[in-house]
Amino acid sequence: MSGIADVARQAGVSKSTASRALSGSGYVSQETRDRVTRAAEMLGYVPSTNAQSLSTGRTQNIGVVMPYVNRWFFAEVLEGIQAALLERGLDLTLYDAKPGSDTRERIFESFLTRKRFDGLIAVGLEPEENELDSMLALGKPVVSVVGNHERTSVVTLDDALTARRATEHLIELGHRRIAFLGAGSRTRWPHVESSRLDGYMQSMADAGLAEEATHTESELTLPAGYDAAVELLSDARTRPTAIVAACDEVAIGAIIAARRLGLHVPAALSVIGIDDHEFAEMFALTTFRQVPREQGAAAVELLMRQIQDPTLAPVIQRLKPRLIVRSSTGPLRSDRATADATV
Amino acid sequence: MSGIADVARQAGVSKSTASRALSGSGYVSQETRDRVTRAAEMLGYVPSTNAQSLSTGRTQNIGVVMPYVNRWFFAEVLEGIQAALLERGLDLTLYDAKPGSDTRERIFESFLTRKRFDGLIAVGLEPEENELDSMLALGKPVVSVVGNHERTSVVTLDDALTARRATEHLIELGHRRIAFLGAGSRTRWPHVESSRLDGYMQSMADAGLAEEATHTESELTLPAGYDAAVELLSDARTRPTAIVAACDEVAIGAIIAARRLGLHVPAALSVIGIDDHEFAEMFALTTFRQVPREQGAAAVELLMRQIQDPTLAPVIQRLKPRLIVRSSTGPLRSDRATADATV
DNA sequence: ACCTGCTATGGGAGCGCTCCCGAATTGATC
DNA sequence: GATCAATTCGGGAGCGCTCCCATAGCAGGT
Repeated sequence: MSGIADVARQAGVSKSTASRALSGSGYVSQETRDRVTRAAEMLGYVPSTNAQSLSTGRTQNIGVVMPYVNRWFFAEVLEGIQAALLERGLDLTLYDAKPGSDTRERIFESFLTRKRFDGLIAVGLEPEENELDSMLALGKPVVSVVGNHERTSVVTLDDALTARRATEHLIELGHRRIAFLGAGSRTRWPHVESSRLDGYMQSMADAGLAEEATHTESELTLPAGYDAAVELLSDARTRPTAIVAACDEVAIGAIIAARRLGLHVPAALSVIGIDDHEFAEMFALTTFRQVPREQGAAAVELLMRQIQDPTLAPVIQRLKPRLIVRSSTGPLRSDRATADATV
Repeated sequence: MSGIADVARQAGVSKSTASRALSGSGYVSQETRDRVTRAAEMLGYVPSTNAQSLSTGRTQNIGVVMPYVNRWFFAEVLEGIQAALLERGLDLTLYDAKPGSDTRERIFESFLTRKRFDGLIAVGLEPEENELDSMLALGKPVVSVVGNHERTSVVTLDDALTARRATEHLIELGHRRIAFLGAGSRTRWPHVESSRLDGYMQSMADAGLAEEATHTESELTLPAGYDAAVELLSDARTRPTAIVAACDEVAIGAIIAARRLGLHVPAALSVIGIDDHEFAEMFALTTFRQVPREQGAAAVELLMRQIQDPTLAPVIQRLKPRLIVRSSTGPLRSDRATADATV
């Protein structure tokens, strides 16, 4: 393994000059620069990032903390972040901080304090107050994806607005008995969930449907949505004609449940989601599209700015979703069509 | 930020002694050790991993290269790896190497050569020959999860065996027209796919059903499985009575397709998968369970051993799957029950 | 009394880089 | 011809740690 000293010797210059030539900063004549570059290439020189970091205090590495990676939203955000970082030549260190786990505590107490990164991106973390404190105490820029606090920069979907629009879409189609699926005090995303539930509630109230408003708890996964929907839909008398799902996975679970109960979608039941999940098309799900990949990229962009100028004030990017109309929603029908159940 | 020199001063010892006390190696009296520990605690001392790495050559960091993170198998393996690393106090830097992408090339050409890790885990990479070369050229231990080469240690499901068992399960139930869903020359997992297809083929041949063997191409995703199954099942005359799916996502796609076509599962069509995906239970899918999370942990274990003793010969861990019988498979029926299609 | 071997500690080189600073050269300006 | 700014380069300190080596005290054996 050759170091910069070897490169310098090979090029017939000093270490300092070699360093300057390679980093592109400071005065170096074009000719020497070329000579150094060639020497480096010849020797297959790869700078030691460790030595660089030690000397400069910059790690060229970004930390990403998230509670899950095996869920669509998180995985997509992660890929977005990764792509944006690779483009900039930066490494990505992942910290998987499952809520309530003992490792989560260790991550905040010990892993993060090592500060092996120039900045941190927290994705859907919903950090406790003390967790947020310890992140900020690191003295490194922090950007959140999803979140409602004002202490870091945030890029997030406008949850309340989205849920409002989703509800309005159903109201415009003539529905009145519109249920919300996926709110829960037990869920892991208190902020997102409550905002979406709020949006739904508000729209219902605005339309004079406050009385009709109802919500059923469900974790934000497909199987949970399925189970919750089965329960919600099983009683034909109280059954809603439309469902606002907290996210697409829940919505798809509801569609599958409806099919199994013999309820035609959208004739007997309209379902709208939020996400535009990779399965949405397959289930013809009408939904509001958010693109987590872009959110990841935006977070990186924000973080870069903040690393460059740490005095920058926190920024909040509240993204507007776009309605994707497919065929899981339709006008209210009086006859409430039902087909035979396909067990 | 206080360094080890501060700790040493505070404890009234030399840097060397402080270092020894903290690292636990070398001769230090219990009393001094305590004193140093207390001093460190008091000052909130956090060692600079950079300085440590520079000095020792060890990074306390593991690199993970994978082509996707937004797929069940990969995400699960990643979580398994992460958990195992956190337990050992090691960091994880992620490299997302999408096949065919230009960033993939950059990862191998430039990111990996920085060697910011003590070892590498390649998950389902299916590396090109030159990619494998450049990974091995780093001089760091490499462990693969999924793969068929002998140049690194590997932990992988016994694909051929699993597919054979799956096929045999259906044969034992009396099926003869058994189709394989999910093989494809265009897919990204040539090794896995071909092994599973081979296993299927072999079982069919062993049972004298070589003539009946047929396979339909499908990428290894739920929507792709759905599309492929729709095509495969639409012609009632050529339709198989059972399907061996290359993985659970494809299997579930097939089940959904069957339902929509009005084919009762398992009365009219048996479907068996491989994975035990998180959705498998919800679709009552009979499948062979593999636990990617454990594979990740096993890979870490293997890697640790190899880091400790780099002369160790590559090890191949071929995992046996366990059959999980649910109700997507059943005995062949002569009447080929069909229900009405639920559109 | 002396040597050996173990324990306990400190001194200081070295890991590979960056970057401050000073020296040297050039060229332009007065 | 002197002054000054702009450029080009090398020397070397320093980033924060580990670890080799030297030193020294203190058994215990001969």
